[in-house]
Amino acid sequence: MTEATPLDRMNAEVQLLVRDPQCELCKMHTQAQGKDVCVTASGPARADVMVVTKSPLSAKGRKEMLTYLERAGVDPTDVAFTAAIKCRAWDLDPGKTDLKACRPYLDREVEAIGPKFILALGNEAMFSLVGKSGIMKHRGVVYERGNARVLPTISPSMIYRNPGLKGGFEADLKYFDRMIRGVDGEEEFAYHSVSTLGDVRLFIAALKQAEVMAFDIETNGYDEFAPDAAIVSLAVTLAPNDPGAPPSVWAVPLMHPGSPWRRQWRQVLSKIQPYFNAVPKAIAHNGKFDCRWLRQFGVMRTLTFDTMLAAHTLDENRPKGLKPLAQQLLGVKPWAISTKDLVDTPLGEVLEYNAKDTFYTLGLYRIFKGQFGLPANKRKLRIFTRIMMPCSEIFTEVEREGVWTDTEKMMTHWSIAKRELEAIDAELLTFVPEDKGGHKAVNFNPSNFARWFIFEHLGLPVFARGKDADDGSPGQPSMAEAIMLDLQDKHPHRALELLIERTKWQKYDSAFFSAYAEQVDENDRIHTTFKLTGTVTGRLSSGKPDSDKVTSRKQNRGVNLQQVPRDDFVRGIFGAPPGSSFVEADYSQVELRVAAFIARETTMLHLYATGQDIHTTMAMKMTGKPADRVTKDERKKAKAVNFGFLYGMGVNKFIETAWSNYGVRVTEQESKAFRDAFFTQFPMLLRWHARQRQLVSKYKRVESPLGRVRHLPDVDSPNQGVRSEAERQAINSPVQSFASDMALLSMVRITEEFKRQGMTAHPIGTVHDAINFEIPDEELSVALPIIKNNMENLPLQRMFGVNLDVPIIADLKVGTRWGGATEITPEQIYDWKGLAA
DNA sequence: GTCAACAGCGCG
DNA sequence: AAAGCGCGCTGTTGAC
Repeated sequence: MTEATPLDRMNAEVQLLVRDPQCELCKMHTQAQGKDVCVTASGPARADVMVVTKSPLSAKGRKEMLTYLERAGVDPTDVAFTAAIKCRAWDLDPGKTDLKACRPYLDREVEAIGPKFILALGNEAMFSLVGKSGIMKHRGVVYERGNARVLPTISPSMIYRNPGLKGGFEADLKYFDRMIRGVDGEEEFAYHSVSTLGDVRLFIAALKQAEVMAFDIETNGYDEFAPDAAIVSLAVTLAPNDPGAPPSVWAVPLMHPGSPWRRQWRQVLSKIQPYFNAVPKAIAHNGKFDCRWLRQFGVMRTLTFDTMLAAHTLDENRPKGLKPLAQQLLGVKPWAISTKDLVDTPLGEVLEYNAKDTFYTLGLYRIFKGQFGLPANKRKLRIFTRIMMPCSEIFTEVEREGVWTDTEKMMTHWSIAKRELEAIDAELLTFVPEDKGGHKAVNFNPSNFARWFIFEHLGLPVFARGKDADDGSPGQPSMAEAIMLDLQDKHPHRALELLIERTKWQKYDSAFFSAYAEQVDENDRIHTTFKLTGTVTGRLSSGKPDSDKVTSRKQNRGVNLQQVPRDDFVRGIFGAPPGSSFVEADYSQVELRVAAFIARETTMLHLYATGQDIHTTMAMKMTGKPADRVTKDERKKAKAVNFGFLYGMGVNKFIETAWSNYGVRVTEQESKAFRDAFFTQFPMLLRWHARQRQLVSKYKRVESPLGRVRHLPDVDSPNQGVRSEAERQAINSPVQSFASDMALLSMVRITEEFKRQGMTAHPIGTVHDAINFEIPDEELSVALPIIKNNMENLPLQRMFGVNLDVPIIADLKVGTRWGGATEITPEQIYDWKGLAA
């Protein structure tokens, strides 16, 4: 032994058998030299346990991993290490081609070492070992590989990026240890199956006593409005009133082929209902889904605590599923159901699965309740109880109600879109030669054919390419609209013009009209799903129905009401049915106002205090024109300047966005001038940027004025680019969070007020800083002032201790259709006489 | 046929 | 060295 390099500790036997120091199979070898080429396994010659990583670990990395394993109970002397990629080359990112190139080495190593248990760390190791991709989905699921069992988990380096994952990682290792020791078999899980009338009586008696319950239902799909929609089973875990006693777990078979109640499931449900509804505290994981279904079948349960919303409020980066959370926080063995279709799964399995869900939900509830009790989490608790939980109730109804759609208009506009598309395609076809350039089919969507057509057949120059391929070859010529516009500008061609025009109609046809037409129900309503945990800033996301049951894209299309084109042609198909009005209430420039408040930007605060328009002010600076001569277009450009530079946009990026978003050519000098103008106008913003950078470097997190937290561990990244990204996020997050919470809170308060007054007016959704309502015409005179008042005068001081000293303005539009609504003046709002007046 | 990754584009 | 932020959906492609 001369020197102790990692190479020296390579398994000599395996090395001799497997290693090719001249290997050039993957791209990684180009940056590896000598002993870093084709690094084979290290550790004992034969071992029962093997750890596979993406790249060969250093001695330090192996030691760290052994510590993790030892902590989980694994004997560290029986562990061999190897990697999916054999060469050490830090700057190159291996792709699937590289992984495959290295796979034969890995196969031979596994054969030689003969492990019975393999821990696959990260997506790459998992891919090479079991051919699966998507580590967050497959982690914790055991795969057989010859004589070995493979447990994939996340790579420890992911924990560095996202500390919220640490718990799950450690739980996986503990489970790995149980696997090795052969004690990972089924544990007894006791629950009462409510299968006889006597059971029903016992269950009701238990419900009557209960103070706290966790519940969950299993359904036969994601769409409660489907004609065959049914609840397959209902489970409840009742917390004992005596704290020392174990919870009691109940599962009621409903519409399952094996259920004794399969023909009377609705009667059984309605018999249980009054007692189920009377339990004071009801906990569920993503209970919005369960409540929607229960309401569809007549059970009006309200939630008091949602563990998914709690998890997200406490840590926005954490996985939100019940299973990963239970694994991480309760250390439970993964539980799953064998098939996708619950009615094809034996009843016993369904009930046990359903029962476990509620049992672990109660476990999570106890943990989160404890965490919310900590003084450090006091502000998060307020967000949770005052915004998140009320929103869950509101969106339960919003999703059930849906948005009314003018189906006639929708069908007309859809056929117009299809006709436009056909006409464009027909003309484009005249430019295509007989042989189609050797391509099988003509396809004017961004495709290999379209690229051949533009760049080879028409011979137009390539201005930009997509990302380089895995093997380092240059990416495909870009067909992005901005590039096409640029091309059309310099090399005008009728075909190019048509292709550019086509993009819009293609999108309208496929992404919008066809999806809407498919989703609209017999009452002319489209139901969508709002995810309350869909973003890291607290904004909502909207789209597909949430379901872990239907994964196929075709069967699970969704309508995203937050990306409806701002174009009457599309937006105008949504609205209110006859007799009601569509009201859009928009927070005016709320992010800028909030940024001015947070940054204490005195000029900006003053502009708002005196009722001036910042975008127009910036347009005046940019054009040198007086306010009354600034055009709409110039104001729009100024808006881009304001938002871009506010959040740290650079000079080059501005040139790009000015062109691609606004069709304006800006020189580098002009861009610099705009940026300078912006920060000269609002000098405090730069100091605020600096402050946020300092804060995030110190605490690895930032907080919004209301207390929503964004964790940004990436500020410590060794990569400058990643670090800067985290810093920009630290600047943007508190602003976006605050603005979004204001919209949500105002929606909560407006809805409460509507309810207090016994009105039927209700929200139909939010679009980040706007709330849309459907309001019966006779309620407008009462509803409009409620909306405006609540949005502009939120009791932030009383509820959150925040004195927001910048004027907040809500603009209201009233009409029958979303696109065509008319903006109304405050005078009209407070003295409503109808639109005609 | 399914899956995952990517590009492109819709919204705030 | 280079740098707005936050999302979801569709189509294409290549791998299995």
